[in-house]
Amino acid sequence: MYKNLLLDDIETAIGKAIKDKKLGSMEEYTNGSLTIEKPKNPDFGDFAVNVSSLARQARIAPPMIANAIVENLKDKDYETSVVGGFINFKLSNKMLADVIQEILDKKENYGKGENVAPEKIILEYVSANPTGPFHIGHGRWAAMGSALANLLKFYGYDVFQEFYINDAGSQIQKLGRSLSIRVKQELGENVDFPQDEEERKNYYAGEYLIPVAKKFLEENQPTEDINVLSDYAKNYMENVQKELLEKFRVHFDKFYSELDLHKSGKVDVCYKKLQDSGKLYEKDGAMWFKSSEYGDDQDRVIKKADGSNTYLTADIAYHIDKLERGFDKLINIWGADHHGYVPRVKASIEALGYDPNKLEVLLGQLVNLVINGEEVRMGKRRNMVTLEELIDEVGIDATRFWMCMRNIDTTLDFDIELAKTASDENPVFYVQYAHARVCSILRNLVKEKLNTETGQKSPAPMTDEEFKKAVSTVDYKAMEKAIPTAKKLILKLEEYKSMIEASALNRTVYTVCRYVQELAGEFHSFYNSNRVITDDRELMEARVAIVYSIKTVLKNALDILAVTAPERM
RNA sequence: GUGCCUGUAGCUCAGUUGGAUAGAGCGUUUCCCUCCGAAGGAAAAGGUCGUGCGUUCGAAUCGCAUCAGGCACACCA
Repeated sequence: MYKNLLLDDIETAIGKAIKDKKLGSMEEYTNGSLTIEKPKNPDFGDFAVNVSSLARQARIAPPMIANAIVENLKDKDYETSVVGGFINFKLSNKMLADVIQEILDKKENYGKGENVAPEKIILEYVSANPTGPFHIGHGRWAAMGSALANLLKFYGYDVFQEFYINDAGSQIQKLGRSLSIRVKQELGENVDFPQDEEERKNYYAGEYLIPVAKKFLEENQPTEDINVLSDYAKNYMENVQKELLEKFRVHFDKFYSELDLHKSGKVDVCYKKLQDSGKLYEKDGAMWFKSSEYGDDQDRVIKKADGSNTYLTADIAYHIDKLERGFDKLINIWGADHHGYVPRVKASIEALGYDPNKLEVLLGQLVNLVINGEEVRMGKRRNMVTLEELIDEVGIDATRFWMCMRNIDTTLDFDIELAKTASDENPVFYVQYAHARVCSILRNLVKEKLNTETGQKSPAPMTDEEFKKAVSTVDYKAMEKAIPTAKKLILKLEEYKSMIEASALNRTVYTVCRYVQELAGEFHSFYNSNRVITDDRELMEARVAIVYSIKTVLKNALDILAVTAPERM
């Protein structure tokens, strides 16, 4: 990408300038201390670098530094100008045409990272209890997680997606007890959940277990055995969750059961390792882990006084297991309510001799549901909108896009009414419309035209062969004609590469959403003031190549978000 | 009380890691279809970057303090 090319040129020029003693008292330059940016005012140029930060070392004025560097730029294909401490770059038409040629060549691979270190990443997200349907918050992790996985894969990493099923522990018993009540109700018994609020907390009183009870009785004899009931409910809910994830275009490579982890003995092994590390001690009849030695605010219980393990113990074992499976990076998406949990897991990783920096936890703020501009409290009891209800209401595309379009550390306001509207208030439709519009142009291009008034037919502007040629080989001379009106558009297409890189490295999915909106905006603007299909043959060919490139990039980006790119709407 | 996140235009949010005149979208106002999809475009108005100190050539960005909102502080999972 041109950012890197320019930076390389600048850095070698600085090296030369230092050698020639043109940079005052500056003796060495550390690569990476300058960044290429886009000027706020496009009149300055297409790219710029600010060298003012070198003034302290060089002890000369920024403009002198800039000029000294520019003098050492050689064999360049672009124009430069110096304003204050800025060096501005203006790309040549050839460089711009090269962008289009590159897209036509690489197609769906355009924007992939180059020379990416082949990291093996395990991405864990959603990881819900199998005790009920997903709520709207799970939808955010599902959409962001799967989009992030797509993004990291596209960039060039080896990504493994995993869902940790919290199917062990007391909440499963609670689920079984709750199903037991629903089953009895189905059998006509006059029973109900406790009215007392404290006692009620030992049950899942939601109505979603009613159909489960019905199904259970269709397939089984009535039973009082809580273990049988909890197993049944657990499997049922797991299947419900898995089906919904598939429907939502979220594909896990593995569902990792906490119960299996216990059964495998890995938790016990892990406990022993912790003991061997000398970081456990006994207090009040329980075994504690000295996590405070590794930056946690206090020590944590690993084995309770009753001899059972805590949730943390299993989770430590789980993370160690991930490391032992050979992953270089462990990325977890957790709700912000788990933020206090990060230091203790990192502490355990370090205590057991692994690099805690391999664990990267992305903490996500929660989702606010907004209906008609009013915030709807996601109360524990009523009004809990499930993810499935939301998807059915607003559609998969809109749900996915809205869940991904905000930075993970701001709480997301999900406005159902807005997400449903098919108008310019809704960014999803805005972007999809751009894609459909491009497709429409390309369709008209190779179709004979019918004049609705006279009934006369005129031949298609391009034959299929001509079209194929136009979207495979850029005619550089023709492109000269198209560039003056399409420059911003081409620069935006070029930006795709650096956007992908930045998004992948920063693990930010929302930047992809932003990009796609910006590109759609540039296209709509271009469309309104320029015609693609014209009598000027050369201009048409060049514009077809550009418009086709837009379609390609839009599609690529939407694929990452797993949002469809419709040809018609 | 302690820790984490957030505070930027009427609303929802960006701000390329400290740089040029702080930017988008929605909403408001005014324009643009004889012509490839008007589900679109062009333009205008709209700002004490929560507040106050500090760091330096330079701060929305870094530090301290402070105010406001959210979340978390289990031998639950």
